[in-house]
Amino acid sequence: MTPFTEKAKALIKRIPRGRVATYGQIAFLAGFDGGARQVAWLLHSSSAKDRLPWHRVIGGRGRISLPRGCGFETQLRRLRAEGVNVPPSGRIDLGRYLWEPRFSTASNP
DNA sequence: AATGTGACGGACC
DNA sequence: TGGTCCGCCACAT
Repeated sequence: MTPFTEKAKALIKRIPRGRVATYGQIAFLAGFDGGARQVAWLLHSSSAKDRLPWHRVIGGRGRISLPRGCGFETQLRRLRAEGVNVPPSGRIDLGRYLWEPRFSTASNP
């Protein structure tokens, strides 16, 4: 477990219901700009017991990155269940659903 | 040590 | 809007 991994997981857990974050965004917030692929790797290799809201993490173009038949449907269902509008094109409106983390002294030690 | 592989992302056309 | 190409970086072989 690297510090980056810990931070990234903590961040992902903070994504509110009905909002989404991108791999690159998580990497950036975790202090590793450009580490989008590592975020993807950690999600892919993390176990279910981590309880991460992985379905709220999408690609920087607002699209679900999972291949059809390999989790895509599950992620789509869960996002829609939270009120996220996913149009037929698959492009989620980031301007509307992208998570904007609030840094407060209370939640940001 | 060298090489292949992604749940990525930016640049281009 | 959508499709390629390419740089990226930790991991697995």
